[in-house]
Amino acid sequence: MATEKKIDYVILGLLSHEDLTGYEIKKRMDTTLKYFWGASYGSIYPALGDLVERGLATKRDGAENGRNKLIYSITEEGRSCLKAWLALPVEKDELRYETLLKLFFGKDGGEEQAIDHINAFQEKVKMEMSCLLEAEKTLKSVLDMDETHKYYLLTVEFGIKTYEAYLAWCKEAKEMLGPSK
Amino acid sequence: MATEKKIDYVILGLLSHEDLTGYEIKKRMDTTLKYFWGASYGSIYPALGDLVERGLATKRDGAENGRNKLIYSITEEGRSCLKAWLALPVEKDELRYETLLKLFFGKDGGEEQAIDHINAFQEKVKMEMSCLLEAEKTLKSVLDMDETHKYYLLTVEFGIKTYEAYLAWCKEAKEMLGPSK
DNA sequence: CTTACCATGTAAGGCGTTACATGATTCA
DNA sequence: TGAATCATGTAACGCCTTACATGGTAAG
Repeated sequence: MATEKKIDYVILGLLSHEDLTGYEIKKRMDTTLKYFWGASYGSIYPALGDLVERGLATKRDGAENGRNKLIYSITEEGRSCLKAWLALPVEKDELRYETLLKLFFGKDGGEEQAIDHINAFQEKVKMEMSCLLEAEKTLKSVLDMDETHKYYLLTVEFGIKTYEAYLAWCKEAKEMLGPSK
Repeated sequence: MATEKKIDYVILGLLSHEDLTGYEIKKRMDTTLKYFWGASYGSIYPALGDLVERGLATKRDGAENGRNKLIYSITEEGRSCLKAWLALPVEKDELRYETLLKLFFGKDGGEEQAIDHINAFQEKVKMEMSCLLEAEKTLKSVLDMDETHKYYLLTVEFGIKTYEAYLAWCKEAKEMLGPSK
């Protein structure tokens, strides 16, 4: 029960829903989880190895027609480990927005530059928003099929609500900066 | 013009507004900047040393009645370095919310636990919200005294808007989880 | 007198990204 | 046949946090 890193729990969490390969885990990270957690191969594969070594997951060969494939499953110990972590209070919620940093020091760059940064931010948010809206529609339509969907939807709703706030802020912020334009 | 780390620019940004000691920089990080950027002494002091070495800042002795004090100032090269960075597009805006992670895997912990996490999140947000509201009032009252205040206010407004969204989400999320209670 | 705050810094170690290395298959 | 995708992994390196080490001053 040593202090596992977050990445371990993320993987355990994913494996608690379905068996996955390292590659598939990475895909989940890049799509579903990317809004609030990220990870690279360089942290996923070593973590998987550790998990197996500690008996929290098992690895089996799942090669299909010559294609290399290692499928990981969660063990009972893995499940209790995950459950124990879920019961612990949250340690840290962290936001690191370079956009806000550049805006905070924005006077040194001038109004136009600040507006450029806001516009870029707005575009990115709009783009991701449409993905979230997609996900919301899908999840709502299959909500009763699996209990996990409710929890996924919760996080999607979080994203939608905050992105709406971001978009409203973008508009206001630009008005505050360039009242003449 | 090597690739400086973000911490360098944060310090440069702070120094562009006023001369500061390492200790004071850390305080700024823990109060004003903590909403979107954090740093510890272990990164601040070495960074200050580097900045001086590269001619982007200068260090002078500012000891007061026997109290140790090293005051840092930004140089002209430091200012251009900061400006150049401000002009560059934002590389990454990153959010790492353990709360969302625990919620995403929330089914394994059960509804009550999920609600507990949301409540804890809500409390934290409420607390920080009142600080932001304070800051907003103050900044608005001194808005015309310094051009930088407008930019500070921009980031505060960002915080207020997103925290409002968070709070609205907390309410909705709890309704979604415990419709019977 | 003791707690809190002012003040500076280092060392060890953890964590994770980036880049590299390799190779098969599917699709256009 | 070439590009994209599937698939697994390692090594180097960078960055940062935690904990430690030290010492003065102000306030209660």
